[in-house]
Amino acid sequence: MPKPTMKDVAREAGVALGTVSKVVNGIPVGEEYRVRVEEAIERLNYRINSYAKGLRSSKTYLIAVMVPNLISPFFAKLVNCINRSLAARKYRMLLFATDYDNEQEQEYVYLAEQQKVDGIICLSYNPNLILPAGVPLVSIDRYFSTNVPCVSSDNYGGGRLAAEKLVENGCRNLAFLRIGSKLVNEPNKRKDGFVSACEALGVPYTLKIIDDGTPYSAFEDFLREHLHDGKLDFDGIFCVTDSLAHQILNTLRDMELRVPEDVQVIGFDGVRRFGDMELYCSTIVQPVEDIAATCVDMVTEKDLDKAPSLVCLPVTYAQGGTTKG
Amino acid sequence: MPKPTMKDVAREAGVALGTVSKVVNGIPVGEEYRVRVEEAIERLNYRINSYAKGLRSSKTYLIAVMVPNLISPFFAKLVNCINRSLAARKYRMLLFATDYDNEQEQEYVYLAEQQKVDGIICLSYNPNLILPAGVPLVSIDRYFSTNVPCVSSDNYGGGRLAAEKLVENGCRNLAFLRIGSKLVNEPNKRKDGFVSACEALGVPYTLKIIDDGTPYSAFEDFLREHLHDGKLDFDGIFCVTDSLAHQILNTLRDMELRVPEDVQVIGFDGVRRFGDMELYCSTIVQPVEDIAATCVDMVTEKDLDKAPSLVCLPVTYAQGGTTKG
DNA sequence: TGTTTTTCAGAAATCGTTTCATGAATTTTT
DNA sequence: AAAAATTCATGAAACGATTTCTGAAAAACA
Repeated sequence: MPKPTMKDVAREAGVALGTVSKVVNGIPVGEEYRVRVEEAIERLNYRINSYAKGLRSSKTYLIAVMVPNLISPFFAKLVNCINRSLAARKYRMLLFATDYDNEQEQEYVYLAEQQKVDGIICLSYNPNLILPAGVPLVSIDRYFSTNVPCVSSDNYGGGRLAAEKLVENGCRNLAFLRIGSKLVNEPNKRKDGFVSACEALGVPYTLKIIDDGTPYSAFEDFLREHLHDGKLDFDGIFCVTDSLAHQILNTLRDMELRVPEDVQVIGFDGVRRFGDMELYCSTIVQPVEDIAATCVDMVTEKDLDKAPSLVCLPVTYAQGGTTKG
Repeated sequence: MPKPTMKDVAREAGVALGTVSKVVNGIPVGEEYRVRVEEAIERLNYRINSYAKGLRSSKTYLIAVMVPNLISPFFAKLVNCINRSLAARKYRMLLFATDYDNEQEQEYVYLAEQQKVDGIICLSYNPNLILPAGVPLVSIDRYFSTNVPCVSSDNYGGGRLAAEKLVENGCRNLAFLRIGSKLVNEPNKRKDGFVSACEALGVPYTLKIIDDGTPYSAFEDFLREHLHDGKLDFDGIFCVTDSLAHQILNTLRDMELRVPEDVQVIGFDGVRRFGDMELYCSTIVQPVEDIAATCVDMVTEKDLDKAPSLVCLPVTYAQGGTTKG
């Protein structure tokens, strides 16, 4: 027996097609008609066909979400929050993990277009991404142009905050570590904020920024260069992500340096893996829920043209075991 | 200017509608016609409308994936791998995070049905889930019935392996810890395997299994009960997940017990957060890629009826810093 | 060259909805 | 009580593709 259609429901209920459509879509209809249709739907176990619906009315309640992967805790949490915000508005999520593959990512944009999604939320590092023509797009952490809204946390402020906290806790010589020298995106401003705070406070600092392809050992080498008689030149290190911070902490342990006594470390992201039990590395916490909610608000809103071209959401400091305060 | 349709392409190319359809779907057509259509598509920047296509031919190349959340590293990695396997077969993924909410999860099944997905991959703990009528479904870690294929890792074998490894490393009194006493799913067999190995080896063991709602502190209490003169009754602990293992490790540290000298700990899952740098807790590693690939293979295959009702994939032991070997 | 196949583009029907024009039934107005 | 206005279910047309059928042109055969 084939799946029942609206026509079947109409026949079963003894009403016209249009009436069934109205009931299904919550458009007011005479009481007795409504009841009859509802009963018929129940009896036939009818379920609307989204493809027919999507074809006729162009609203699909589908949003495409594109992120590099779900392995990174930050991306995973972000997608999790986006999903929750979308569900609250009755939207569904088409998820694409790009694996940092620009070509595939571009393909996904086309796919999203032909899938007739109502909007795209995209976290992309692709400098040459061709944006879709008729689909509203909100970007995370990456500024495209003035008419493409970008949502990110206050990376500049976060960089400042990290430097300020380190100095506040007694550090007098700071280092900033980052992978990915060529990326042009919002998280880059973490460095700018860090530098600006160091200069305002008159504290010396060193930047070590390596290319994407470079192996992690470049940081080890860097640290060893600055190690004299078992003492590191720096007493405070700001790592651009928690992930990097964790690796650095391992390296510092291997170098037999005590954290936070000899050197204090701050990371960035603040996504905890196993609940708060594991509050280990001090970090600048990104407001992931707010970022997700803001993206969803914007992308599902009618007039995206009037949206701001950049929204920066406030970050907070979370003390872990790697700083004195 | 509205989006171009196949009709527009046909007019532009000076051919009939059906011809365009054939070219788009790779059905052989006269050389010169094909070229003209391809050029017209390029010129108009035409993109096929999946909703019209999905309506007419019922294949949609959409698979719904349902997991509790993306916060848990295991789920996140699983979805990541599923996404990759799907992409390789030109399928798209509709993702639903259920948050362990049975009602919402049921709603998602209905949504998936009406979204006309070609299949569903589902990791559910809902004992009363009503399965969709006409949509193939593959379950992960949860056996529904003989005609619903279930894919999981070899949980029983993993439980055995954990016990065997602990004993091999000198443990003579083991404990098994788990949250979620009432769940009936494949991961429960971790306990069975553990028990069976203990008995085969003639090693005494204790099980501590607490309810879902119970606070974590129940485990702390349990451990303290078994602490006499700074010495724990157990010298080997098998935790049902890495997540639990990490919490237990924190507790053991608070109790001033040394790991692995005083007590050895093994977890389960083996999904690493920051690459292999953080290989901290010894664990039984689930073959996440294989689980994902198997699910995708099955759900996209034509005759799901002939599929096995249970597929168990082999696990491996990964030594971390919490065991002696 | 005349007849039979074969090939392949074009026309038309169809998928399951939404929406709009239509007109019957009801209510309001005078 | 008759005319005008309002309400609201009805049913056809449209959305943009696929697919079957049709028939003209080309190829094969005698």
